[in-house]
Amino acid sequence: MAPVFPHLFFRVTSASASIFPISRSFRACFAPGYPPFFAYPPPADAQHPDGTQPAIPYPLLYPPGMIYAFPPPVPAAAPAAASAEASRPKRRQVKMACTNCATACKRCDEARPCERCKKYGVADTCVDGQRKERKKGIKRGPYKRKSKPSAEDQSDNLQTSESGDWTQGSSATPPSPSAAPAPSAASPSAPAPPQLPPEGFYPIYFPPGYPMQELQANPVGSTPAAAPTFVPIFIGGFAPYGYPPGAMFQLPPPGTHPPPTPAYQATTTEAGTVLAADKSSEADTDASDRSPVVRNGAEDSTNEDSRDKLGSVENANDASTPTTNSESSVAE
DNA sequence: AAGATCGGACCTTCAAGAAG
DNA sequence: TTCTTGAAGGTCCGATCTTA
Repeated sequence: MAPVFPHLFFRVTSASASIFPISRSFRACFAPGYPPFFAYPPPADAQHPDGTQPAIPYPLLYPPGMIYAFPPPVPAAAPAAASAEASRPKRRQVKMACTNCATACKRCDEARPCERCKKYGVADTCVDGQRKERKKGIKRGPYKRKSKPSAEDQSDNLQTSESGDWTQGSSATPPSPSAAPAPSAASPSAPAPPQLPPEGFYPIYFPPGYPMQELQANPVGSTPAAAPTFVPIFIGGFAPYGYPPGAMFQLPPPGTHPPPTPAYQATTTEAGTVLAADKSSEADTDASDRSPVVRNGAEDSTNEDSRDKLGSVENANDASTPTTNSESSVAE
């Protein structure tokens, strides 16, 4: 059974266009003024099944373009300080930094040799350090049990917005990619409680004003028996993680989706740095446009590497090991 | 100006303790 | 047995120092 996908809007960057040549006629398919499709970013690298792939913009082969990480809804009226605090991206760490990076107190990545070591020509000494064993038998005092979070607390990130908030598809029983789209338990009068996607699945959020009803009635790739109510969208894996079996992407019917209000902001989780989303209606953008949209671990690393030199890597390893390779020898 | 160093904020992990 | 807490141990940001 084919998984259900919404109409997707792809943003084509010059970078992606250079990789995947895009014909003029194809570009014309992009809904003018419509924002690119954003997908909720994959979980932390360390938590992801493959455990190694950074959360980068996802290149698509069909059609060529990029899917960008997309922000969960932002609380409407948060105090400035609080919102600033909330919008601050959580720092993501690798499970274990290599000895070189650990010594230099610099960002590492999961790969071995890590990018930083490769960049500075010490790939041969890029190894995991030894983790100390946690002490056992430490007595702990009586802990204070916190009160359970309320239901509304738990639904912070999820659906329900009737005026201008981002909306996420949800259902009482999120479908798997191979399962038929189950009719949502939600109804206008009694919306179903928001649900987190199942393990390995990522929810899709829709921009304000997105024609949900239309989407429900005409889900791309859905079965003929698609329910008239909104079909929750959970995607199990994005490139480079791999598409769900039978996944298909399709542009919306021309003229059926008026552009939503442009005033939105894109944040990403994690790596996610809060950034102004591309408000431009142009389908084609340059590379500088791309970098601010998603700031992930890989990009972080790259940026950092550009301004940091390798720390005392020599000291962290065999002092006799020559480490004078020039940076130019490292492929960027 | 650019690279190196490192203090300390931030994050993850997991054993202890509490609750069901 | 499962859940929750909270501290140990770790990563790495960013300010400061050093060097070319």
